[in-house]
Amino acid sequence: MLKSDRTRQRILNTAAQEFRKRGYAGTKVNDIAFASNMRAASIYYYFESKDQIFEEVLEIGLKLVFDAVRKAVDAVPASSGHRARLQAAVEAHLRMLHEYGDYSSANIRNFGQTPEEIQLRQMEQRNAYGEYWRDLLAAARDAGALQDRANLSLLRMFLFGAMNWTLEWVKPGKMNSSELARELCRTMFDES
Amino acid sequence: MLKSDRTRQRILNTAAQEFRKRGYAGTKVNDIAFASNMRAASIYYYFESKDQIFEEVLEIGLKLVFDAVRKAVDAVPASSGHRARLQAAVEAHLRMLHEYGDYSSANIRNFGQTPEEIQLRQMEQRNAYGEYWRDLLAAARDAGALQDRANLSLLRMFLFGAMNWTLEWVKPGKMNSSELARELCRTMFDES
DNA sequence: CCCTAATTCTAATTATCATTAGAAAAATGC
DNA sequence: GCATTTTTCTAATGATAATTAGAATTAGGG
Repeated sequence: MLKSDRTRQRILNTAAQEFRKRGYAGTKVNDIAFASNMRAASIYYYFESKDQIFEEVLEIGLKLVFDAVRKAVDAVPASSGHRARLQAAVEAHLRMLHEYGDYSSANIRNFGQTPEEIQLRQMEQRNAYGEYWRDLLAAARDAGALQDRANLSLLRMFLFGAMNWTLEWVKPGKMNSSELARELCRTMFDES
Repeated sequence: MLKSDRTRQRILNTAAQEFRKRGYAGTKVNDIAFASNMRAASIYYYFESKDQIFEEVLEIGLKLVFDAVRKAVDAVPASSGHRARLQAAVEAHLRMLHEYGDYSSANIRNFGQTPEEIQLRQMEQRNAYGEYWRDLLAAARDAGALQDRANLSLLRMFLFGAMNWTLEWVKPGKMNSSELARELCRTMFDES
């Protein structure tokens, strides 16, 4: 029962890579197959359709990040304060974004071009992640760790943009997520 | 000689819309045609290929923004200082991004999934735009308008990310570019 | 109105693609 | 080794797409 799971995972990995590089419609089942060392028909032993693969890649792309961020935040000692929690969250988000760059990028790049039906199913997770950050930032502000700002949700959107955009310019392997996180937090959170 | 130009423009507009919504490979010449009130074959009276349309859309998407930003910066009175120049640039970038959202978004969303040949031709403009901002920021820092930062090019990338990401969350028509620009500049440039 | 050039259309053509059917071949347990 | 299950393959099938050829239509100037 293990070989099968590993093959399935291998297909997902190469699929994520292809979706990142070529987009939803530009990725051919045949490409995924050959990059996974098999023929197109064999893919259908593991997945019902190209859409199913795509949706699973999207899902993984978000879940990996969300889980890691939650875990990183929970690992910050309570004594460290909200500013440290924020920075841990940013660091984890960035780290996962690049450690699983094909999944995250497949998600971020293609979400807006996904068939609506799939988009709707993904929305639940997306919103949950957004709310997680909203709460994180609100808690920080309420604790005085952020200078009072007119609009916290703007800050959150700017932050998402800055973080997600790193996928488009940071060279693969050149990622130093903690340094990047430190600098980004300094830019966006400190007005001392 | 005018009808023809207007039709060509109409095709480009609908093409930008389709490319934004469905991506490079997901956009069918037939879709562009019907959304432009014609049959697919007629498109080829105006363009040599789907690729040519796509490339032109990308080009327009960048040029509109670049030109507007340059113009906006040039219009800032010299007496206003570098901080005002920066904010004018941000405001113009955001304004064009949303005023011509289909073109900008087609560019930003699909660039990473564009055939390499096209990507390479676009790189020249892209790099020029990047350098324009690099100079703008460097001048501001040298003039003391930005607190000395470890890394100006990080700041620039964070800024691009925050600005470009607005295309993914600002509701169409709900854009208030000057307010958004003010808030973004406050977040990223002020450490007073 | 007529001639010419500009514009758009219908009908191929040729390729590519997702998916299925069903046969081969590997692996597993006995 | 053999029987069974799992995995992969070859070979269709049926759709859909980009592009072309060439005919039909439209528009403007005389």
